[in-house]
Amino acid sequence: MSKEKILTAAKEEFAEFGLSGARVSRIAEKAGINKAMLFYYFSSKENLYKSVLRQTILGLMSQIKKILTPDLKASEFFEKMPEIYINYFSKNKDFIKIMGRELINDGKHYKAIIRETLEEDGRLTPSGIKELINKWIKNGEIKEESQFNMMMNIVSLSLFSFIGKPIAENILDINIKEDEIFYKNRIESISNLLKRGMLK
Amino acid sequence: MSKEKILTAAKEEFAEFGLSGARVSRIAEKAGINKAMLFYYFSSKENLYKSVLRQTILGLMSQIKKILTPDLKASEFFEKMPEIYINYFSKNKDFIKIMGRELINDGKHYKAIIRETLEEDGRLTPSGIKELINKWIKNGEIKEESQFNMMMNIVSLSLFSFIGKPIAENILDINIKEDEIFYKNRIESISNLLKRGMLK
Amino acid sequence: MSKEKILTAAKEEFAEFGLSGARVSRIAEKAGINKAMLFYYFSSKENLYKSVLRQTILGLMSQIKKILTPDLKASEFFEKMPEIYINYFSKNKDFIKIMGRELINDGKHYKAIIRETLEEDGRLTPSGIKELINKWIKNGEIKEESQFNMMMNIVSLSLFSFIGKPIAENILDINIKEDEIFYKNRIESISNLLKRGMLK
Amino acid sequence: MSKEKILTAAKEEFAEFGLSGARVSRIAEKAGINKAMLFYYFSSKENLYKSVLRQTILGLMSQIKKILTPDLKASEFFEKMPEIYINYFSKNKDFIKIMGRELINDGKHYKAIIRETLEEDGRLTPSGIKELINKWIKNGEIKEESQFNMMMNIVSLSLFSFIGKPIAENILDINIKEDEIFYKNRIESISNLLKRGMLK
DNA sequence: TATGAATGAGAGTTCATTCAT
DNA sequence: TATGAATGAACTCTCATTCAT
Repeated sequence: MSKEKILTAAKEEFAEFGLSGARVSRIAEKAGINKAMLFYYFSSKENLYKSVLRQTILGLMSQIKKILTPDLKASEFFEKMPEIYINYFSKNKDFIKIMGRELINDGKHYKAIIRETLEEDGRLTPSGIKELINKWIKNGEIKEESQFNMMMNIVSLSLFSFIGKPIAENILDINIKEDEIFYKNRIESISNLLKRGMLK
Repeated sequence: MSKEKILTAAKEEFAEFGLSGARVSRIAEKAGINKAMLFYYFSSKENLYKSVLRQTILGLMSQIKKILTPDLKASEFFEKMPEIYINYFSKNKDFIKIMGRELINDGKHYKAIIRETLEEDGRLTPSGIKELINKWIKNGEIKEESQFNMMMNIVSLSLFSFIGKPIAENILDINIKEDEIFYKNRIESISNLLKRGMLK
Repeated sequence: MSKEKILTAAKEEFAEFGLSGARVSRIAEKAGINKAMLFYYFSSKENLYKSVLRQTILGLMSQIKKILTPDLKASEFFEKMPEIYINYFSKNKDFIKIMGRELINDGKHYKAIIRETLEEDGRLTPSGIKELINKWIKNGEIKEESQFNMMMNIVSLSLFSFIGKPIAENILDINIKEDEIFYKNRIESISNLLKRGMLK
Repeated sequence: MSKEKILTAAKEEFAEFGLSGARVSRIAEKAGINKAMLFYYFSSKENLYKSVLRQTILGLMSQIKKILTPDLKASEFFEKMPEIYINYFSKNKDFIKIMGRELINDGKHYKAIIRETLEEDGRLTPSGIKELINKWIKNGEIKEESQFNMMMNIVSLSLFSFIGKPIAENILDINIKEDEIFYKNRIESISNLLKRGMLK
């Protein structure tokens, strides 16, 4: 109960301010609990951060897993990946901010959590994806020959839609509203690019 | 002299730790100067951050301007943008970390600086780019019909190569070394994707 | 049952860390009980400390009483006091640490407990000792003419064997192992000193 | 200046409350400085404690060195040691409290400091003392045959005069005022005991 | 320009103690 | 008796910033 409230408040706080910018007292206040409880449950600010990050990562993974079926076709993959990512993130902005900051910090905690979680839960990674991509490459379904580059392209386009907007706006000297239509357009643009650019 | 040293040290520090994580004393130490001097020159930590960010932004802009010639063709654009971006950023990692953090913070300072700088220097934006893209669209050189989405795609793919690596690695359960070859492959993969996906 | 376990654990803890250094949670853990129980039984940390101290003092007193018989001779006294003290303390190190700390704190709690205990139990002090010493002085059995100084000498030599070792070691730049032989030698040295120095 | 004031205040505080009981804020207040200055100069409470302890130890050593001359006779030694110790400590009560607590804590910090200081300053120990005692033993000046036990006896009697008083008082059920006469008597009693007990 | 000393506000964390059950 | 959750006050320590020189 209290633990949940702390996690929720912490997610908000870490998203907005990052690990070092976050304030334990602010988290406690948001959660409506005594500051000491936070340490009672999580023993340190950093540990709380890790717990939040763990949730975030598991959320990300579960999104990816959702679309993976053994007979998935490349064309579907290029349609569904951006759609799922962008829809999910547009509703979970904290999520992407936390991940973003984490990645910029060289993913130190991210990697640690992945390691820990693997030890506990066995497979966290959607192991199927690797084989799927390899199949598509061998099948001749797609042009891109490196599974890594392919994955980078997909992920980049999806996640960066939530971060890179100000840069594109500035370059073009325009202002784009971030609404339903914006996301719909991004999804379409990305999946077109992926399909046209990587399908054979 | 001292001012330069401070800026250099600050760039490193802000890149590694972000605005709130950065330590004024560490910057002073790195710069080999007394902490008080830092305030003498920059009056506050935040102001120092803005100075660093201004340099960073100007650096980014200058990279973009480099390739813009009035008769640039779309195909060249799709080749040169990723190349210039990735080559530049691979040599200026601090750069991208600072921009990344800034963007996650909703680009608050970024926008402020753009505004200020516009007032001082007139055009900061490479105004030509807008017209170029519109020309390509009208010419029928490219498929993508939104200049904004096009720009987002390009920027996403380029910048995210430096941030998103851990995610792709984790999804595929592999480990990629970040070296010359890595960058070469990324450039190639991206420009292929852009050309195949957006050229007619 | 639980009460006993708490007292035992507390003795250890207070011996090692002192009143202010001791941690209630550590005591509870050592005792294998819930922290709240500790307050249920002892109502406060300080009160628990006093309980431990009371045990300690009673232990000390009972040691002294052991050797007191009305016809005890001074020479026996000088032999038995160091022996009993040192043997007892070597097996109850916590004991001496607690007393030592207490004495350094000007014996605040010590005195309070003595007072309280006197009120409850009547005589705590081995009242005989005073008369014995006076008898020896009058008899001409011993040289020392002040019962207080005599007692101080005995107690000092006995207790300090457990505390002052590092100082003597450092002054002489040697290292002495604290084992059976060590204690045997201390007892012998002390009782020789006392007998030679105070017997007529 | 401030550093000196902090050290003085800290000595008082550590003497009264011990390392764990001491309060940094109280030290700062006593010293009339800002709490942060304490960390500016000493970086941590523990480090401040070590600095105080170092002073204390050096003070102790210097007292011992004072009486050591190559032609010192055992009888003089037994007279001067208690005199110097007791006179010094009666004027420096903080001193003995700090040392006392430290010794009860197994001399952890004490030993560390001795080690460090030896590395820096070469000889800290009054090296002569060892040889002196051995000479007296060989000469047949004294009865006690172990230099260690001899030293223990001397140190015990001297230092414990400031700690053990409540115990002796309680055993004898008397109250002794701690004044000039008290100290004079202790010195006399101790040196008589030592001379009678250890000289041949 | 340059420095070492100083400061106040607040950071994360700990701890004895109490509450509800 | 027993527990896990909760609390408030206090603690050590840090940090951006300023002052005196």
